[in-house]
Amino acid sequence: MGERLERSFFARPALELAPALLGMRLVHWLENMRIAGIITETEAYDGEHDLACHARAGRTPRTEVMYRQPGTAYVYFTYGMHWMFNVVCAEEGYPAAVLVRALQMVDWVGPEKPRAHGPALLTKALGISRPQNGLDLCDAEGELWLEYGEPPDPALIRRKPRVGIGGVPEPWKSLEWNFRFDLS
DNA sequence: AGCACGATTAACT
DNA sequence: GTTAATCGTGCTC
Repeated sequence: MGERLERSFFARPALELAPALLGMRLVHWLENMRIAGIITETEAYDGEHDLACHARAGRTPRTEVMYRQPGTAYVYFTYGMHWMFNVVCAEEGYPAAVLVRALQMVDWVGPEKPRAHGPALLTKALGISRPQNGLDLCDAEGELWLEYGEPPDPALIRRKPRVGIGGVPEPWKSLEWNFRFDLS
């Protein structure tokens, strides 16, 4: 039911992977049911020098996952109640990741189509939380993966500064590392 | 050991 | 536009 993205797809800088993930599908196989959505918004976080990136603190118990091989899931908890899903990218040993911020749901469980237009809503809709942190998205037998989808027309991709990082200094605060497009 | 704050959201005024 | 909810993490003492 769709071809999984291979590790080579993720083995590139966050700034390249973030727009490339638009239109791809994020899939979670949960209790024999498929939950999936088309990625419509992403954000790049790149290295220890990027003061908006968690890796600015260096290698810690939380950020250790970001140093793993590309195609690893980095899932973290914030605001005392929300989970965020990221795809680790670039080369192993270099901490970079793409935050997936919004999906257009295509497969779900139950009568109501869940909302996934926000990073915390997305993880809630797909049932992603602590147990998925560190999973290999390229494991052919894995429960969580990405699939090829239809990329948007590049002219429809909008760039903006990253969301929710108001406290960080320039230039990081204003770099347009957020990518999104509107699905009709 | 204690503290400030966060890659957010929903419910207010 | 403003604010409460809620707790893990990293930093300071």
